Amino acid sequence: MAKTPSPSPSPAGSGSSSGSIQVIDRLTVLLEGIARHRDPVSLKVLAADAGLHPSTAFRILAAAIENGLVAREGSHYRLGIRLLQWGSRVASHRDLRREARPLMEALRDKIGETVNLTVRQGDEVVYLDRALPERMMRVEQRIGSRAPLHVTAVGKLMLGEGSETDCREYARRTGLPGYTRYSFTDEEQLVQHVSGCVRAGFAYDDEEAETGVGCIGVLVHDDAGQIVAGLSISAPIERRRDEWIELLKDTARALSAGSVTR
Amino acid sequence: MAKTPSPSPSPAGSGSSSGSIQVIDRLTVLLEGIARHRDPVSLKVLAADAGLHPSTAFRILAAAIENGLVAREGSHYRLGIRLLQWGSRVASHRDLRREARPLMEALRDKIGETVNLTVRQGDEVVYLDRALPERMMRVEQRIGSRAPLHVTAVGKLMLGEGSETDCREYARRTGLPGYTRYSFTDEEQLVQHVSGCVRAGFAYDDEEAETGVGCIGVLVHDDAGQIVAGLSISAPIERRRDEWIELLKDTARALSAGSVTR
DNA sequence: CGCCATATTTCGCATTGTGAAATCGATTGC
DNA sequence: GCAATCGATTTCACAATGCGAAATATGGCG
Repeated sequence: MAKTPSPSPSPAGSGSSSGSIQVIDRLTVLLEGIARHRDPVSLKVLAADAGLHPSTAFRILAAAIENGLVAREGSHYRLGIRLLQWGSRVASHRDLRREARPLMEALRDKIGETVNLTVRQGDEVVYLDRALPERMMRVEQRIGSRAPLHVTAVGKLMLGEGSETDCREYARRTGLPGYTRYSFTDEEQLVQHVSGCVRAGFAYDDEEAETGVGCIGVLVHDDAGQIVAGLSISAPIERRRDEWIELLKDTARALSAGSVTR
Repeated sequence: MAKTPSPSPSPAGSGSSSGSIQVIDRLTVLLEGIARHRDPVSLKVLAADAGLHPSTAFRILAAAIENGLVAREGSHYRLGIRLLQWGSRVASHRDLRREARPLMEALRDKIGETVNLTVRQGDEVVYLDRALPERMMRVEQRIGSRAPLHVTAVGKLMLGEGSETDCREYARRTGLPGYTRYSFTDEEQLVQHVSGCVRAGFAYDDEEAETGVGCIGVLVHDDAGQIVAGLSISAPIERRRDEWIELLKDTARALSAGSVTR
């Protein structure tokens, strides 16, 4: 080992993420690469995307296939069915989703718009589940996808429930990137706005994440008062109604009540 | 290399699957181990389950955590949120699920029982999606879970649509394990029964997978006549009604009609 | 306060995964 | 129909990578 006079070939180009086991990092990058594309992807593209030698990518994918993490269609790769199983087993929040589902569907049927269930994960909200209405135009988030706190209704409430310092730190840390011309990008304004939302007990998202989309969000607490999740309605902004606020609050209350403390 | 007087430590206990990359196999076994348990699991248990040395399991889990595949709660491990994302992105069948969802919900509302969407995967059916009724007692399959073909209504139809030889080979290959006292365990009887199901255009499952549970299953075909999926109703056996057969067939037809060929 | 049971870290070793290059196979153009 | 081309697989020699025994931290309990 003392040898290695060779110009340490390891770091490669991409730099990529710091992980402790090379193969697992690479596997993750590959899976991520497959997930990014809508349709099955060729080896060539995957290898290039991941910054790997084709033969290396091939070997790793072959191993992934044997384990059901990846499947192939001809010579194109797609995510394997085993991920479906694991995805539905992600244990945390499992009971939450179970509890929430019927309530969300009931609300959706009442108002005819998309209802989302989210949780905080670092500086983002993650979409845990949703109930979609059957109409041509609707707002649809992919389960598992993420969005920054400051451009979502629920996220702003989560920011507001922490201390003002936390909120300011979030602002510094992320630089408050703007997504539309309505996004908050100024720390002072955000802090102000956010505390108003908390006082009101709900938050709007006025086209802050995507132009044309308006949301209403509320928080779900457990018995101890801790934030458990967020519940929101997303709709084309011109269809949004203030009557929904109370319905949404009711749903959140029902969910809070029934929630297992865990 | 000539050394290693130790009794070739590689194959470990579990035997498990033969894969091409050791770490990936092990990672899979570990994830599977976490998924099997309802609650977060300790390192000790995981390592033992997977037949790995604790330090090895620890290292692999640490790498998995860095990549978001696993999360920890104290010193217990659970599946990471990234799996949620991937799970919802499993591309194959995505359009199918999307198409099927509203039809399944409509059927569920009409009959008040669980409606399942399944696809074949080797010698098993995999539960892709389901619509659950809101009642105390209901049948519930986890999304992504699997069951052998010969103990499910849809599975028997899938067996029947192949050649008789295929069915017999399946019987030999699997040995037709029995799950309840009603399961088919005899090759001859199965072949017989299965072809009857196909002729009828639907199949019952009379407590063959689980005592007390009865199902009705039909197949969904595409324009080319290929099997795309299976649709079934699962209910406590004494609540099952034959009127559902036509409703189920209607739903399958609607799904077949609307289905994108690929 | 000290004991036991887990979790985590260290470290030398050889097994494992690596990637360049060679082969295979299918498609395209001539 | 044949060569040329491009991508997917396989081979192979090498050393970097991941391995696991043992040592060390941590922490829960009597």
